[in-house]
Amino acid sequence: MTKHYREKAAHNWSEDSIRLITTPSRSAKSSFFYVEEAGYFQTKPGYFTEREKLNSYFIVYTLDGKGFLTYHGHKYKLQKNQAFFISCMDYQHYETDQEELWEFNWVHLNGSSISDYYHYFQSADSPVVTIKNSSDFKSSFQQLIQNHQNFTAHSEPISSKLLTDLLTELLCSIHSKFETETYIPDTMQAIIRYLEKYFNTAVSLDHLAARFNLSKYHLAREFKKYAGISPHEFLITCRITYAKNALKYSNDSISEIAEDAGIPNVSHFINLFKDREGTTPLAYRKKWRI
DNA sequence: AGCTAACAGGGCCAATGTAT
DNA sequence: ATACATTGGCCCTGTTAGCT
Repeated sequence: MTKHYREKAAHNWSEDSIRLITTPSRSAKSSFFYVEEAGYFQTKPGYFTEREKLNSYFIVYTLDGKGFLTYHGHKYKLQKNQAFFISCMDYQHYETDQEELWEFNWVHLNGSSISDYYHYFQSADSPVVTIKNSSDFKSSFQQLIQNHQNFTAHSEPISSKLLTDLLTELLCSIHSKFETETYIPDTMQAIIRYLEKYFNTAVSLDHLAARFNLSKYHLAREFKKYAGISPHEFLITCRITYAKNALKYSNDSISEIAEDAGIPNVSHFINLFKDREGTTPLAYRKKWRI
C-alpha cells in the first residue's frame, strides 16, 4: 500500500467556527460509524483545501454562501442546502467563492460498512446532491457536533446513529438521471399487486403485457425503473417469501411448498432457494425451529 | 422416504441499442 | 411513449446419484 497523504490548505475561517478532533474507541471503530473530525466553518476569502490519499470519508453541507468542489476531474458548484459525499483517497479540492463566502458543516467519518454506503451513493452521476429533507439534515449535523462537545457514556452509539441519518439522507437525496419521484404510477402499482397475488401461477412477461395492455418491452422497462428489479425477479422474490413462510409455519413437505409457491420442479426450487437465501429449504426450516 | 447436489440442454427473458 | 432485433445469461426441466 503506497500511502502519501498530502494536504494543502489556507485556513481562513472566522472566530466562531468549530473544529473538533475525536478519538473513537476500538469498539466504535470496529462496529460503528464514527467521527474522525467534524466542524462548522464560516470561511473568509481565499479559503481552500486540497488533499488526497487520506483514508477517510468526507461530508460537507452548505449552509450559506457558495463553494466549489473539484473531484474526479469535474468541478461542481455548491449552493445553499447542497451537500457532497466523497472519499478522501481520491484527489479533491474545495474552496469558497470570493464574493459569497462559503458557510458549511463538515465531517470526516469512517466505519466498517461505509464503503458500501459510498458505493451506493456513487450510483448517482454527481458527488453533489441537493438535500431533500434539509431541516432534519441540518439538525443531525448540529446534534453531531454537540454530541462531541459533551462526552457521555453513549456518545459513540449516538454519533453512529446521527452519521447513519446523514448518510441515509444523502442516499435518499440522489435523483437518478431519469428524474424519479418516489411516486409510483398506478399501473405499476397494479402490476406489483397482481404479481403479489398471482405469484403461484405461471405468469409471464407476455401474460402481464396482455393483461395490462402494455408493450412488454415498455412494461419491463417501467417496472424496473420504479420497482428497482425486473418483473421476473420480483416474481421470484414473492415465491421465495411464500416458501419461507410455509417452511416456518406449516408442516408441508418441501415438494408441496415448491408446488404451492409456483415452482413445481422441486430440484429447481431447492437450487433457486439456496441461491437466494444461502441455505436449502430444509436447513431454513430447521434453523427457525430450534 | 424425503431431501439435496450436480449437470447438461433447451428455451425464454432481460438488457440494450435503435427507430419512429 | 412504443416497437423491433439481437444476444448473452439464467431460468427451468429432467435425470441421476448421494445424503439424512
